[in-house]
Amino acid sequence: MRAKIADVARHARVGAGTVSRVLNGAKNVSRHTRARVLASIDELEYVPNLVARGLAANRTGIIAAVVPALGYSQHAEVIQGITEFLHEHGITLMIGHSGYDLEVEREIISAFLARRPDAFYITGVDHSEATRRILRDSGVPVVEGGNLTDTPIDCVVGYSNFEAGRQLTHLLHERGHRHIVHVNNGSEVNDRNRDRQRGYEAACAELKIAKKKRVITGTNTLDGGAQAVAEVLALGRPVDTLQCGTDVLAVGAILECQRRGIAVPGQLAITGFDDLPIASAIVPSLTTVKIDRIGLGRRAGRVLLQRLSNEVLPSKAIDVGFQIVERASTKPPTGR
Amino acid sequence: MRAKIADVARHARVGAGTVSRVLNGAKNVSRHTRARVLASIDELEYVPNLVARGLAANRTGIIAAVVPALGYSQHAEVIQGITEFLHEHGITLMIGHSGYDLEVEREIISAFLARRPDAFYITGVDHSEATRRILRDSGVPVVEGGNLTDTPIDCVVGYSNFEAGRQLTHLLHERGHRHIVHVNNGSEVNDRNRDRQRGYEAACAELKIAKKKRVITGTNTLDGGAQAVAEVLALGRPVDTLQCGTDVLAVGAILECQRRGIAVPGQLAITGFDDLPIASAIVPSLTTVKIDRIGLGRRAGRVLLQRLSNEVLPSKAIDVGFQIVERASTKPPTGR
DNA sequence: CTGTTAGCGCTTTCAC
DNA sequence: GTGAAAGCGCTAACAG
Repeated sequence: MRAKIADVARHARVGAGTVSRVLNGAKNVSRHTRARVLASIDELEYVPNLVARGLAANRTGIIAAVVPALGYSQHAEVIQGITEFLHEHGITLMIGHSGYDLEVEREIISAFLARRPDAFYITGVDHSEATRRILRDSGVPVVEGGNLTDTPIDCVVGYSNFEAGRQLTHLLHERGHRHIVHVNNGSEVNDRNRDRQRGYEAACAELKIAKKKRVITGTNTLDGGAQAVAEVLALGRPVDTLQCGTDVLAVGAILECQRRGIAVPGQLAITGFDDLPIASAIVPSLTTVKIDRIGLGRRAGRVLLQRLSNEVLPSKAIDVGFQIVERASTKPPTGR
Repeated sequence: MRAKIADVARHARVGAGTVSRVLNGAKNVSRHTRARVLASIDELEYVPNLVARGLAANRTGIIAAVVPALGYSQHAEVIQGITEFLHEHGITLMIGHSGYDLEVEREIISAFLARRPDAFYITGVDHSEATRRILRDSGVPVVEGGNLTDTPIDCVVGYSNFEAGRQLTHLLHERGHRHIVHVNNGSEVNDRNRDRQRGYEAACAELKIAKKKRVITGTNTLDGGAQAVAEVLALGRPVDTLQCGTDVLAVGAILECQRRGIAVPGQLAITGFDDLPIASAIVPSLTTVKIDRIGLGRRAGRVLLQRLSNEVLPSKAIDVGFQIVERASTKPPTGR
């Protein structure tokens, strides 16, 4: 049988409360007593039962995280950043994935709530009204992540997908591209991709370019990117640039161009989003938008911790920014 | 204040025990009583506190998972498979990552133990002696995953990395390749990669081929793969095939060959391991070993569940197999 | 079938 | 500074 706090108390000839105080680093314990207790803990190989502590203290030391999917490294990296940071503070992560389905998301959050997490991390800023209500009613701190919004449930750590999309389009325009088509991943609609597209559309409006069909919807796979190339070719009008909503689509498009003998960027420039490792390695290297996801995760972890200790946040929204990385896939179109 | 079980009991005019029985689906509750209790639960919007249940029942409904890193989709997919399966059974996953460090792994496991998980999932079959002891002493079921071993801590769900490496080398030999160099990822040594290499070495011995330096060590990145190509070129002796320990290395090698104008597979055949999406999309498409990771995860989930309910396992080791996928990157060497 | 009761192992007043 | 005792919300034995 595992040692419990009463065993330690008896062994150290103190009360259970004192052991608890030592465990939790309370100040009002004499040096001497503390030493005796610590020695007993050591000798009995006592490990506190965090479940019992959670019940008694009404604080579990667990944070719940909900992501759309773990298979995509973007989300996995954010989670990695969060756990890295929180582990140092004795907090554990409970994890679930929604498969990009807001209804499933709500279900998971409800289920998690029964486990009394101290806080929530949720990917994205779009959630069902029911989700928002449940979360608000629970009174648990919530950090949304990966995008920005003026109306967070509680607070948000992310970057502006809208601005990233918009600035990228402007950059392409500056570099001489005029016929830009945006490739969206329709199968997994989410606020991040939607905002990237809106940014593109805003830029188009500002620049007064491209009036015809400018958006193609594909699945967020390499094959989806390949199909986007086929679709663009079938449009029967000049297109010099494919602004893809993700690196996966962009890489798929580049590989398809390779197969079809279309020169990139000579005949078609291509951009992505995420800066996956492959983006800098592929030939031609891919112009894309880089986000420090692990950093975002660590930042979210810090905010989570601040919310736990009721610290006042300087702001409801923390912008971790993004960086446009210009590479070979968008060298100015040669020829005409 | 949230409703608690006593509130429900009062509201339904029954005892707390009865509510608990209804909650846990015990059979010995009359239809009528059950209905009344359910109605009260509904009306009071009662949600059981699983922390309290965990303490009382000595069963938390939480399973702890430890992976080396989440950023690599292989591990993330296994986790996804496990959670998918376990979520249907009301079990939640607690997650941590060790960064391929066995000492960190031990630390995490110790920390997790304090939260009284009902079981552990651990990546790999190599763990420190301390880890094995702690886990054994705790009496918690443990499922190791992603490889096979004769001496699991408790039980294991995986596939034979050794056999995969061995069979791949044999296949290459059958296809006419004679000068095969293995590229290992030395920076993140682990049992999976080690066994793949051993399989290759075993095959070489069986086939009596390649006596000189046959193994290159790189970091498991695209760049590592590129460097392996450079290293092989510098060897100054004929090498017709690069058998890479991971798809990441292999893709890096293919891209480097593209840059250097080395024909793949004409001058150099290349193989990978994992069958990432890029493997079938890259030009030339990559011969590799495919593992159904989500399936592995779901299988591990099932085993975890069986161990929880003290079901007798048919075997300590479950082999989910692998599949060699032959693609363009290993078409028989032309020319000489 | 159902109510009552005694814990699960810890934290947290409250006196001393 | 420290001990005693009352819960935290639930389950599980035990009567009835």
